[in-house]
Amino acid sequence: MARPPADPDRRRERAHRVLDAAAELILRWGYDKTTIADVARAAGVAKGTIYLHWKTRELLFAALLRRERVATLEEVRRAAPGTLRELVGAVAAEVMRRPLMRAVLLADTDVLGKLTTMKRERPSDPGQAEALNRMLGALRKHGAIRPDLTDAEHVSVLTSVVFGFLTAARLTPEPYRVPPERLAELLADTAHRALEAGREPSPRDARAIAEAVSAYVGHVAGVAGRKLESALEGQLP
Amino acid sequence: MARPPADPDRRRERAHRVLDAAAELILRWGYDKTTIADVARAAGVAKGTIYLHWKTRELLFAALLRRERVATLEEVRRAAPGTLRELVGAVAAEVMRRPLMRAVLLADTDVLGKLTTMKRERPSDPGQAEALNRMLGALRKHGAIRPDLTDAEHVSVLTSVVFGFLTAARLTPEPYRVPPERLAELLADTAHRALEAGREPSPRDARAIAEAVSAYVGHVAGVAGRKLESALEGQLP
DNA sequence: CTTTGACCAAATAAGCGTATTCGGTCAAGA
DNA sequence: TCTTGACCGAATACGCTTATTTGGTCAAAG
Repeated sequence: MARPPADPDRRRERAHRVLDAAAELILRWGYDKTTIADVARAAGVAKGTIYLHWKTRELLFAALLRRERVATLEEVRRAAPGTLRELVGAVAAEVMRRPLMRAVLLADTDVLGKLTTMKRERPSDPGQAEALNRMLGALRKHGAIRPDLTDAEHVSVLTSVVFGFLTAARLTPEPYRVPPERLAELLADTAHRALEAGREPSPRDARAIAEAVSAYVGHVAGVAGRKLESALEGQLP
Repeated sequence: MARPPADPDRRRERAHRVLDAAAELILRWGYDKTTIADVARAAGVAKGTIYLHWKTRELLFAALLRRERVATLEEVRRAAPGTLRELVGAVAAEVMRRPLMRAVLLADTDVLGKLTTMKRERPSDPGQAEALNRMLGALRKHGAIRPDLTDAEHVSVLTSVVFGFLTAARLTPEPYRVPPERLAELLADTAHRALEAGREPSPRDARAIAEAVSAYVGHVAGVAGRKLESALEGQLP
């Protein structure tokens, strides 16, 4: 829209305040029952103000989800994972303490309501897949992951395991329940044992591996961050 | 009900024919939209005849699900798994080719409709948990599973992984898809690496382990089989 | 004795007009 | 220039009546 700014900083702060309100409301009532008026009231602005940031309700929530994604990825980046295990562990720990991120990953219709389908319809960025393949290639080359599995198999196992641990947290019968932090460790450990090669890599390989993981996280976080910037200005992708 | 039999064998055969029809219809239309009249027509009997077997619609479908469970477990028993890995592999392979069993395990509301909640409400037999604990205890004692994990952690990891692989089959992005049989292998392999101890057990231990696994499967299949018998006669548990 | 299908009450769906809510706009005011 | 909230049309929710379907029964037929 190229809305003429107030003070850019204050404008940005206000956008975040609105998103904070939206985040709380969507978790409490779900997308379908969260109205713009509600969000405006909770954020302490007028309804019209929200439309100065985003042209539609949908764009507002798109920005919210992108922000959540970026926050998650930034935390992961901060953890500076240097192996697949550490990467999975960092992602798991972060996602488990972020109900909104979890809702998105699990396509929780209670929270996402009609957004659920839209999200799924949107084809994931081919660049993301490419970055993933690049990391897998590097990990394979430097002996970090099992050579007897194809890329498709690695991805299948990884998504299955991650998805399973995230869902099963609420699904496991009572007496066997395990606290989320411990679950994150177990998830990382499972991914490690299922996918990583047994042998210790040489220091040289270890450095290359850490580099590949870091580059992957950096790339994904970078793309997400850039998308967030436009989303905060009301634009779509 | 203690319904006086026709010829018991023919009676039993007819019950199975009705369940066959019900199985096909519930998968095609879901529980909510599958009527007794439909089932009767598809099975080639009159509606009243169905009520000679089961007092209510719910009992009919309870019998159907029990039968599916028994069929699955019998196949697993036939595979004669002697390790945790083989057990998981057999279960996975069998469940993956049984859409109804999968729907039950995943609580698929499209298929199970209003049955979904009922199933979940029903507290699982404490005997089942006890049998599972018994097997875990034996596996632990004979060094088959990792001693650094608690029972709760073993169960959490196992359910997470199984659940994840079963769901993620339909969830993994297109280019990475892997055929179900291969997925079952990968699932077994993942459970193996995540939960089983690294060292080869002694022949003596291996025998005890196989015995524990076999006893577990035998117990579960046995209980399920007995429940099926009464379910086929229209009784509840 | 066994099986059937017409039959009934209860639940569910369909129709429909009304009331309310909500996303989005914009003239007025700060 | 930026913010607001009254305002509008569209969509959704609601209430209510009617029509259809469906689980379950049972007298009659086989």
